Amino acid sequence: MPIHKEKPVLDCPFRETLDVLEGKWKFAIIHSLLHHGTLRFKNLERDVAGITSRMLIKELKLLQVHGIVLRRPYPTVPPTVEYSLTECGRSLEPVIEAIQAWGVQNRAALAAKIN
Amino acid sequence: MPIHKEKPVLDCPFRETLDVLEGKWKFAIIHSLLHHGTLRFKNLERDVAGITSRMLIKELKLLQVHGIVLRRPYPTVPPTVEYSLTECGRSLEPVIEAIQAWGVQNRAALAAKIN
DNA sequence: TACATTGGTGTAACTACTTGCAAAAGTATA
DNA sequence: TATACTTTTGCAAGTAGTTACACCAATGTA
Repeated sequence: MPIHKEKPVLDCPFRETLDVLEGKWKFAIIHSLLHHGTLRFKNLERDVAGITSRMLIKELKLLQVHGIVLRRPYPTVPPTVEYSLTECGRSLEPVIEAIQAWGVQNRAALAAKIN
Repeated sequence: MPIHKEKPVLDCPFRETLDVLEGKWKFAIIHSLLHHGTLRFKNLERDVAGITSRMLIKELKLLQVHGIVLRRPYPTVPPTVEYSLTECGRSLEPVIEAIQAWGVQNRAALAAKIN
């Protein structure tokens, strides 16, 4: 039986936010949904360069649980599932914009240092 | 011989930024340095709740390489090493502030969903 | 004398993340 | 008939991230 490892209670809004947005893909997914509004699963997968369906599904589920992403399935064949941001998710726009702005401003510096 | 796995070239300022800030601790470290200005290693370790010296060192090294963090050692005993943000690092303030603001605004909602 | 202090490093272990591959179902197209 | 399409899951395997623990040096304090 695995030991239950509970997260230390931090009581810090900043760290709690990071816990929700943690991982390699969440910011990129939100960025894409913010830009496109609504996307079908496959289109989202194509838009988030490098992600696998496995990971995308997993991340989307977490984001749903946290009330950031909305999932709308339709009973078609083949299946159609649309993903979009909730009101709460859209309120992350300033965060995404700030990262984007920093990236654009420091693009040259970054390019020189990443290898 | 391990296969050399190169990062796919993305040519996207947003994703490049995420690559630099990736991981569990970088935002928290930057947040702390932004708030305190300059901190000795041990004080920084105490301020970033939950981090180990091992991880802190590793992350600080990466942040130095990317020109975000500045390291200033003094020849004392026991050693004194001060860490602070560079100009470039300080320009991440809008990002940190946006995350902080979102966290404060969504605190109640987060608390209800994280377990 | 015994112990605490600081900024790290090394080793070994462990957990978490991430990937690739195959598969399902019902319709549409070649 | 064969193959593609979409969304999602399961399994196995691999890689990356993270931790714990001990240790160093030289000084200050009890």
